[in-house]
Amino acid sequence: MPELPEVETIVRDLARLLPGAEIQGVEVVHADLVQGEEPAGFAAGLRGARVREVTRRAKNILLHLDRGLLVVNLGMTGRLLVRSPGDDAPTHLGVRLRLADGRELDYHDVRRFGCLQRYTADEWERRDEALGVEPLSDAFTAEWLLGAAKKSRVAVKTWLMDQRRVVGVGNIYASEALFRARVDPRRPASSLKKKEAARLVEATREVLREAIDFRGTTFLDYRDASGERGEFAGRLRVYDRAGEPCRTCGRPLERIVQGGRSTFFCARCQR
DNA sequence: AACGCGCCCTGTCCGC
DNA sequence: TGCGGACAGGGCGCGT
Repeated sequence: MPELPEVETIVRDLARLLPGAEIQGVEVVHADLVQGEEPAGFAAGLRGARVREVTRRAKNILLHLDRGLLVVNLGMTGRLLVRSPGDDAPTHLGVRLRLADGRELDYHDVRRFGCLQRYTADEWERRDEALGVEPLSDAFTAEWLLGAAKKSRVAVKTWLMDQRRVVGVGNIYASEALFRARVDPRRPASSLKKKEAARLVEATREVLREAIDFRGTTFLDYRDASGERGEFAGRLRVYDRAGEPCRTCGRPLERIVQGGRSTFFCARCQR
């Protein structure tokens, strides 16, 4: 999916476009995308609601309504698009919210790994508590990382992607952050020294910030709220570059599989 | 309790 | 050209 930078890009767009808009009609095309209740209840709960603000938590898009929240997770291939009359009709439409001003907020998702769910403020608070630290917040420090990883023998790359610990870092940015930090992705999380933890924290923040500046990475499917691609793909240093030369040392980059996901790294630069 | 794996689903690409 | 297998920004639930 969209990882933190892609979700943040969408959220910033929606925060500009949606506040004040009223949801007039709800069309659930794929019922399996709606979590927590039946489509009829979901539609009834949203009809007539007004969007107050749009924020991000982890890889979730939060639409704060005048009654409760609508939380959207894009999974691997989800898109949340603001469409005006006359815009191209979407393929793989999953859920359509018709706004009172004539626009539509359309959720599409080829693989349908994403989901939409309504929450009350209290329900969301409990869900929120189960999510880990925001990597762009002040709470994400080398000291915190050392303490949190102390007892974890899992590979640091897998550790970094676990949303109960650190949120927002997915398969692309985990490889990128570890490369920038010069840390071997196979190392047990508990084996990191203080300096390495500090480098990893800084590298993670840096790559996420840069990717936000470039409006995210379009690898295959990602699009922003207007349907545009992100521009960070060309800046990736290791992801999807197996066999190509390391931009630092020239050695061919490796691809391995960790937890069923591809990891890309330089066996010389990352120790 | 922590960890690894399989699964959800569709589309694309590659090798035979 | 056709077909099977691998793979694709995620996350959950299961077993051990």
